[in-house]
Amino acid sequence: MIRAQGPDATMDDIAAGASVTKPILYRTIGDKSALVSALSESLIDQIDRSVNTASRSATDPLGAFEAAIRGYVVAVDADRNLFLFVNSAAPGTDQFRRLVDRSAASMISVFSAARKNVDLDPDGARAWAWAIVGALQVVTTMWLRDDERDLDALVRDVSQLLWSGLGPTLGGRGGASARDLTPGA
Amino acid sequence: MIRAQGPDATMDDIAAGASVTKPILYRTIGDKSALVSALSESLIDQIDRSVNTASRSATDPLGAFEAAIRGYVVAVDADRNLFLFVNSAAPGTDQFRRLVDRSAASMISVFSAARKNVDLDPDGARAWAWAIVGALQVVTTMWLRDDERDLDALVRDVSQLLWSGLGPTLGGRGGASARDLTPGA
DNA sequence: GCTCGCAATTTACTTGGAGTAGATTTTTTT
DNA sequence: AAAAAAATCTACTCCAAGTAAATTGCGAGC
Repeated sequence: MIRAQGPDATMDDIAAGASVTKPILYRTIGDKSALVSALSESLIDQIDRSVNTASRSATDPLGAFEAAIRGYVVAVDADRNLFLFVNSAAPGTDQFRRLVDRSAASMISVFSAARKNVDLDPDGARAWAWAIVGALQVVTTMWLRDDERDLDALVRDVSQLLWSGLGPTLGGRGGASARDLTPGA
Repeated sequence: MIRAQGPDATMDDIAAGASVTKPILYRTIGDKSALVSALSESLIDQIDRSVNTASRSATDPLGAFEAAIRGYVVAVDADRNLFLFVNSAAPGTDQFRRLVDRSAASMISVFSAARKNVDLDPDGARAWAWAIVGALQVVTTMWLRDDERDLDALVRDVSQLLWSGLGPTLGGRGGASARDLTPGA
């Protein structure tokens, strides 16, 4: 029902869509944040599957990474209303924190292990995972609203940023300096 | 008033805080989203100043970049209630889009120019800026809630990710493969 | 110096969505 | 077949955003 109705679906709508009255809906699922929580798990599973399937076919690490990013975007795009509904929590709320934690969980273990291999503090994996969750969330949200720029270009650009960083572009002699960076809120 | 009361400040609270009644508040500022919009501009200015001041003292590009990231986090930390209030828009709303656009604006021109210098399509600058806005927003939000882990570690980790990317860590032989990545929503 | 009319302000309302209590129906048990 | 127990539905409360209508205060005319 949410898939049809979009992120503005109200609890009455959802109850009606399920041919059920509100108290029953509430007895079944708890409250709205529990519903969002449950749906976010399901969406994350879906994304995981898409990501894993996509990256499995690649041969080199970078290719796999790019495929993973593409898998994420494709999965979200295929279920955009669910994505928007699940992302209806504002940053700063508990619900947001839980969502980010859940999304980051599997990345954290990967990064943690990888960082150990190159003698980096494994604790930094949390920040990395958060950053990537945020980057993907915002990029995808903005892209969805801009209604369908080129998906391939998006995937390429984001992959490049996350894989190689800004250094190769900004660090080069003669280029713009990082001092001009003015990231906002 | 918002600074004291936090992101849950209601319009009644704000009006009361300003020793004014609600209709006056509304006649003055329009509506809540206009208030958020105005405050976001002011916060972004504040962050810009902090970022620029910080990065100006660095000598090499990477140092400047790290200083910029630190400037961002420090500015947000110094005004965390305003940050949370301004970030009370859920992803997917128009308000969120405007905020991201505003935050990304100054980065886009820098990246666009830098990308031209290294023969990359300048259009990709938008995606890069979005990604960085998202990464910083989420990282900082999560960090604020976790109440004061080590700021230096956070800045180091995030800078490294955005500057050098995951490649050096994940790409190395014997390390974990990107195929294990399962980013969530 | 008083009153009438206009402008600013304030109180008290409407709206809309989340969540729930109490009336009602249905089912089960004796 | 009747009464009790369980499920369901109607109709409510609550809270925050936003607004309309009542009120107060203030300046111009007599």
